[in-house]
Amino acid sequence: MPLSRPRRGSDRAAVRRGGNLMESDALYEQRLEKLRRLRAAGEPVYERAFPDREPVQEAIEGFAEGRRMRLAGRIHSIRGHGGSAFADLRDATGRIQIYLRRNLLPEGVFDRVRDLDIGDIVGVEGTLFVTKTGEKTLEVRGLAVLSKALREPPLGKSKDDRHWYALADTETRYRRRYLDLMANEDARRVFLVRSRVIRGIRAFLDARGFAEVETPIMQPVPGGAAARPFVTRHRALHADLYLRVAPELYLKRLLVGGFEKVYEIGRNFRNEGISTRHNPEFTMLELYEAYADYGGIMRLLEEMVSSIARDVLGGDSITFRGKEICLSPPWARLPLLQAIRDRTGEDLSPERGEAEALAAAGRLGLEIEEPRTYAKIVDEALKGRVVPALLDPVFLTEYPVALSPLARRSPGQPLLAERFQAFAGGLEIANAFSELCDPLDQRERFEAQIAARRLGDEEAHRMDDDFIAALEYGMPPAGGLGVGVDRLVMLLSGADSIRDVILFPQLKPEHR
RNA sequence: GGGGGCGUAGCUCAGUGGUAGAGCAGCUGCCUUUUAAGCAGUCGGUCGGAGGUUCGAAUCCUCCCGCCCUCACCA
Repeated sequence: MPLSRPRRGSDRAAVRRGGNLMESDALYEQRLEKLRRLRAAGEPVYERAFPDREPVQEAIEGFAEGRRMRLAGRIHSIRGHGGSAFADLRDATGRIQIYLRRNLLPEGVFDRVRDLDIGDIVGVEGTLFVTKTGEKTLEVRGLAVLSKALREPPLGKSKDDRHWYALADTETRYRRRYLDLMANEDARRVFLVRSRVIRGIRAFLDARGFAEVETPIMQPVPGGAAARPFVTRHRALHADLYLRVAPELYLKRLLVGGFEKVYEIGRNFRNEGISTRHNPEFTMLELYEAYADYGGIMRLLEEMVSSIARDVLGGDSITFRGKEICLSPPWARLPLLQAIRDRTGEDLSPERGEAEALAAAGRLGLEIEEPRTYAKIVDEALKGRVVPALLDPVFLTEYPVALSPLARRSPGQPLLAERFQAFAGGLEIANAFSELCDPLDQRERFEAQIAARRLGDEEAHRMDDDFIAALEYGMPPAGGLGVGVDRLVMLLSGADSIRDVILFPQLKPEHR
């Protein structure tokens, strides 16, 4: 609703619908009037491109007194001095000061400077010089007002690293990310880190012979993770389809087909709660390597993360939430049940049985929803008591099979699976296992999941007959990995919330 | 859903019972090397909403709305 134009009418009351998202009528009208004046003076606002401009960064780094340059960007501040004015111009590469002087501009052009506002987008041409206070500045000889900002952007003032009046309201920052990006240097930095991380993942895997593939986002049977799916309806097919909760079962079909190293980076969708670590749609890297196992995947992951950290941050040591974390390999390895024993003193080994686990859960004061299965108890103990303490990167290994319906059993320990999850900074960033390639065992695991579903576990897996059929044609042994890319970016950028690393995070629909 | 916090001018915020403030932004002047430009003047708020207590409410009480955090949920 606040996307509509502010109401006309009363010029004394700010339009309050939409709260701080709305400019007052008076400010809007003033800017409209300036637009009219600019157009009347022959300025074709909104109507032309500004080709052949150079990046602002080039003006700063390639500075030479008297160098002629064409620059374009948004005006972030303007300081008028009667017959002259200074303004700060910013483009994607940096900020530079421009100097506008009546007798240096073509006849009549300086009059348009008074109709410039913070937020306007201009193209300028002129020569570089240094002011008497030592600042590199463009002396403008030609000015083009390209776009007028009719609303005042929330650009604070700043000097050095101190800032005034910046946009702070979290709701506005998330709903109108463009304002956040305009106003907050740190927001821009985080999304650049994100871009580099994803590029780094691709470069790392491509260099190791992995093929990037794309598998269905709309799936007839959602699988590969325990999560509630979003449902949608395909009209022509007269069928329900599900937005994928994971690409896993399709990627494994590719192993059956003969691909040996594949990965996919893409969006998964889970119809579950939203928190600082969860967004309904999130980006996952999944990869599979035939003939490998979870040990090989551990080495791949620790190497990938530390090398990306070096590329993006220039080192593999990071400060996350005030703690120093070293990402250089090798990362610690710790069996899950031992980690739980270390933190809680309780032994949740599967052979001790569900009743014993339930008793332990009671002693630990864990609140567990029905059905209170062994798998859930272990999971609760892990998430509640162990994960938050895992700051330095660590692989927790050997998960109960009951928690891991797609993972291969450990040799000699049939109730445990060759699985690990990687944690750092208190965040779960990856999940991996030696993939189960035994179609008979897989069918039994699915049947156990279906039994759990019948008991009310809506997140349990469904039967996927076609996937079983694929396994029956023979899938090579393989190691598989899933990485929460958003969380990895959180870790590497120091973000406190997943919403700070997703450009347009899911929020409650705006209404009023 | 439980618990906590917040909501005052376009922005950032003061103001805890006496009738609404500052800086910045805006507007009007002056100012041709400023940079949180400066100087002078000026506009702007049903203090999230409704009800209540009170001689008097931004302030106290109740309910509601919105957002954030946290717990639960999310292998």
